[in-house]
Amino acid sequence: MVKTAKNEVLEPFHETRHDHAHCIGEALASADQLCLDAGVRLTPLRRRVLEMVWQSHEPVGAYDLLDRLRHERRRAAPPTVYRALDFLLEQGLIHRIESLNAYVGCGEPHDRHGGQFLICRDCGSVAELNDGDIADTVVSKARRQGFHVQRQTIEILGLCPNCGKKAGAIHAG
Amino acid sequence: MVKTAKNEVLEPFHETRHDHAHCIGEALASADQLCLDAGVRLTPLRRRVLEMVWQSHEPVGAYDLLDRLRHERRRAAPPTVYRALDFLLEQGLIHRIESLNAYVGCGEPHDRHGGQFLICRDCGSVAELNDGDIADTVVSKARRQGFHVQRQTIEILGLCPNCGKKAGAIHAG
DNA sequence: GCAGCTAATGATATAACGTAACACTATGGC
DNA sequence: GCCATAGTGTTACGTTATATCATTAGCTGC
Repeated sequence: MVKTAKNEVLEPFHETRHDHAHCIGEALASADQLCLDAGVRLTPLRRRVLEMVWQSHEPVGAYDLLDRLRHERRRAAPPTVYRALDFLLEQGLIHRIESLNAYVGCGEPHDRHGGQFLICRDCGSVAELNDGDIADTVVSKARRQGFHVQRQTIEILGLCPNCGKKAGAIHAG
Repeated sequence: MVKTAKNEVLEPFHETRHDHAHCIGEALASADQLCLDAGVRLTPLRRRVLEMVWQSHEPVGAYDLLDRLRHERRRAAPPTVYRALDFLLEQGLIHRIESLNAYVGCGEPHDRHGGQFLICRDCGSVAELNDGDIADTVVSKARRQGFHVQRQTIEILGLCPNCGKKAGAIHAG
């Protein structure tokens, strides 16, 4: 991840630099409110893990989180992280990327949704698509097979706008 | 898996009993031809692993395959299975179900496609959807975000026709 | 046939990911 | 303060996957 002096971050799916601290702040504030409404406890540990997941728009592995967590909480062990992740998943605050065994913050935790992810093969960043047409098409086509959809996992691998341009430039050059 | 005297198998997505030996036979014949055309070697080991994957329409884990393989090949180890699986994946003869860490035979190995899977939460069986409309919608929606799609992984969890009926009956009863 | 090359497999070890089970601590209601 | 429950600590283990080097099989040209 490329950082500037002001903690701005180059994020492919944001097309331009953006103040990533703002993403983190929003996500945490949103999480505070959501948990308050739901009557569940976003404890310091859980909140810290959520913050760590949000450190970038790239999916992060559970053991990466564990390593970072140990810097500030020596007693952390795998269950420490996995329990926090399970909680965050249940509350819809993060998503799990199945094809990467990794986790990303959810940009729209207010409406529950299965995941639709665009994953850049080059830079590793991930953006949520959350397109209703796709979800509806899936449900409708599945129903034709007599199948009742409960959850959709859609993970699209390819090149994000920035990396696509780079690849194009290489081709052109 | 429920088997009858004639090796017929009850498969939800096939709605009725079907002669599963026929599925296996077709898959293997198809694989032989495909590998011949591609100029790659479907060795006895690889062919046997493919056959084992096709033993049912349920996804099977690598270590399950390993256990079975050891009955007839004592020296089998994890790499034995994983290398065979990698080969079969490359040739498009099987798919990996990311959300289950498991593998299923590909019903249409002739045309390369990302996976679209209907996974029954109840009985564990899997069917391929391979719907062009879904794939096209995904590509088109992704493109609007400036994203270039290379591979799609779509895994739909829910109830297959048979298990859906059962669940309905319970509700009704 | 066999020398020499490459693909495939054997064999060992270890990495990466995830969970079970039980003990202890914190929080909130009475 | 007492209790019940939720949350975290702690240890151990299970599952999934890969790295590495040694050996064997199959193919090519002679």
